Amino acid sequence: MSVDTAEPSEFSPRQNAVLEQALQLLVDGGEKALTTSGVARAANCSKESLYKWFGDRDGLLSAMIAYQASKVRTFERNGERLTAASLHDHVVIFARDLLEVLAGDVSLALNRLAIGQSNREGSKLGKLLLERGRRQIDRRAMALIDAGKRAGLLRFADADEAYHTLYGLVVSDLHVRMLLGEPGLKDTARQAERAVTAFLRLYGTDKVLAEMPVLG
Amino acid sequence: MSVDTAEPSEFSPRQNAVLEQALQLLVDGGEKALTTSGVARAANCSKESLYKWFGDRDGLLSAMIAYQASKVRTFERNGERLTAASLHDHVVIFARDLLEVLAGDVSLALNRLAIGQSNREGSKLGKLLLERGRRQIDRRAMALIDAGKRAGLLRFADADEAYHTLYGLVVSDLHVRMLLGEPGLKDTARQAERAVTAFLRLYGTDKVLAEMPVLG
DNA sequence: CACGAACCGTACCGTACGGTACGTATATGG
DNA sequence: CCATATACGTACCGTACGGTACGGTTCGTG
Repeated sequence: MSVDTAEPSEFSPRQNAVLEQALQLLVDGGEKALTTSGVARAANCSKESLYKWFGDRDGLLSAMIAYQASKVRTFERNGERLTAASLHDHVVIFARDLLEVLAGDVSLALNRLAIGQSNREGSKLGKLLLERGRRQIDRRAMALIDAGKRAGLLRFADADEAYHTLYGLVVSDLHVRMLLGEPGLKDTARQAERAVTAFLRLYGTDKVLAEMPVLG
Repeated sequence: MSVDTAEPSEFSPRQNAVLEQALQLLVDGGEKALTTSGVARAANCSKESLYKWFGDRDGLLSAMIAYQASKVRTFERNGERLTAASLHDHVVIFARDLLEVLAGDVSLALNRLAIGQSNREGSKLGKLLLERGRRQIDRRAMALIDAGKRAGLLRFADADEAYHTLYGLVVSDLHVRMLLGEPGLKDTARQAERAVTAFLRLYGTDKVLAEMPVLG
C-alpha cells in the first residue's frame, strides 16, 4: 500500500497560491463572495490568467476542490500488532479526526459550495468532492476495520456495512447541522468516544467485549 | 399532547399557492432558477405582490420553508401497548419515514438552499429549517423511544443520546450524499432494517434481545 | 352604481457578475 | 540586446438579477 493517490503538482505553485486565496475567500464570505474579480484581486493576478488556467468559473471551483483534496494526507499505518485496547484507541483517533475534518472551515465551505449547486448540471462538484475528498478517509477506515477483523477483534460479514455503521455512529446529524450553520457543535471528543463504544459493542468479538464496561 | 405546532393559515391560500409554485421551481431548477421574476411568472402573480407579501427575496425563502414545514404532519401515536415486536416495527417504520422525508425532492431542495447560503448572514435559513422542519420528527422519535423505555424494552440514561444514535445508524452519510447529488441512494428499506437491528442491540433490554437473531 | 383596495402585467432602474480584449511589464532564451 | 512568452491591471461588454413604479383590471362593499 503506497501513496497511489498522490497526483503531485496538478497545478503550478503560482496556481496553487491563487487557489489558496480563492479558498480563503470562499471560507470568509461564502459562494457569493467568490467572484472571479474578487479572486483575481485577492491573489494579485488577472482575470485573464484565471480563465486561461481554469477555463471558467466552474473550472476554478473544481480546481479548488482538487487542490484542497491534494493537501489532505492521511498517514497510512503501520504493521503494528492490534490489541483490544489499541484497536479501541485507533478507532477513537479515527473518529476524532473524521469529526475534525468535517468541522474544518475549508471542508464546510467546499461542501456548502458543492451542495449549493448540486441540483444543477448533474452535480459535478458533488461527485468530485465525494471522490477526491472522501476516498482517503474511507481507505483509512477500511484498513483499520480490516486489520481489526484479521486480528480477531472485529466480526462482520460486510466491511462496507460496518464502516457505514461506524460513520453514522460518529457523525450522526452533526455534519448536516454544521453545514446548516448551527453553532457550538465542537464537543467532538465525547461524541467520538460514545460512537466507538457503540461500534465495538456491535462488531467487537468477545476479546473486545471482555474489556468493555458493562452496559449502564 | 395536542397539536401545538399547528400555526394554521400562516399565509393566505393565494400566498400558499404562490409558495407551492416557488417550491416547484426550486425543486426543478435549484436556487439559480428561483428568481423573483420566475416565481411571479410561474405563479401568475406580480413581483409587486411578492414584495408586498414577503418583504424581499429572503422573506420569500423563509416563507417557503415555513410553508413546507406546515405541510408535514406526523401522526402522533396512540396509547397502544408496546411489545418487543411492535416496538421493532414502529422503529422500522420511523426509520423508513425518516429516510423517505430526507430523500424527498422538496426537502433536499430546501436543505440545499439553506446550506448554500448558511455561511452568509448568520445562517438564518438553516436555523429556520432545523427548528421548523426537524422538530416534528424529533418529537415523534423521542416519544417512541420514551414509550419503549416505559415499557421496559429499552434501556438508556440519556434519551437524546439514544435518539442521536438511532439517527446516525439510520441516516449515516446518506443525507449528505443525497445533498451532494449522488444518484441511486434509494435502497432505504434494508438500510432501515439494519439500523433498527443495531439500535435494538445497543439499547434493547433482555426482553428485546431475546427475540433477536444471534449475531452472525 | 360608485368607490377603493388588492392585484396583475409590464416596463424600468441600478448594480454586479462572468467573460473578453488590450496595453504594459517582467522574465527567459538565443 | 532583442524576441517571445507569460502574466498583470484595467477597462469594457452583455446579461440577468433584485427591487420599484405605474397603468389597467378585478372584486368586494356601501
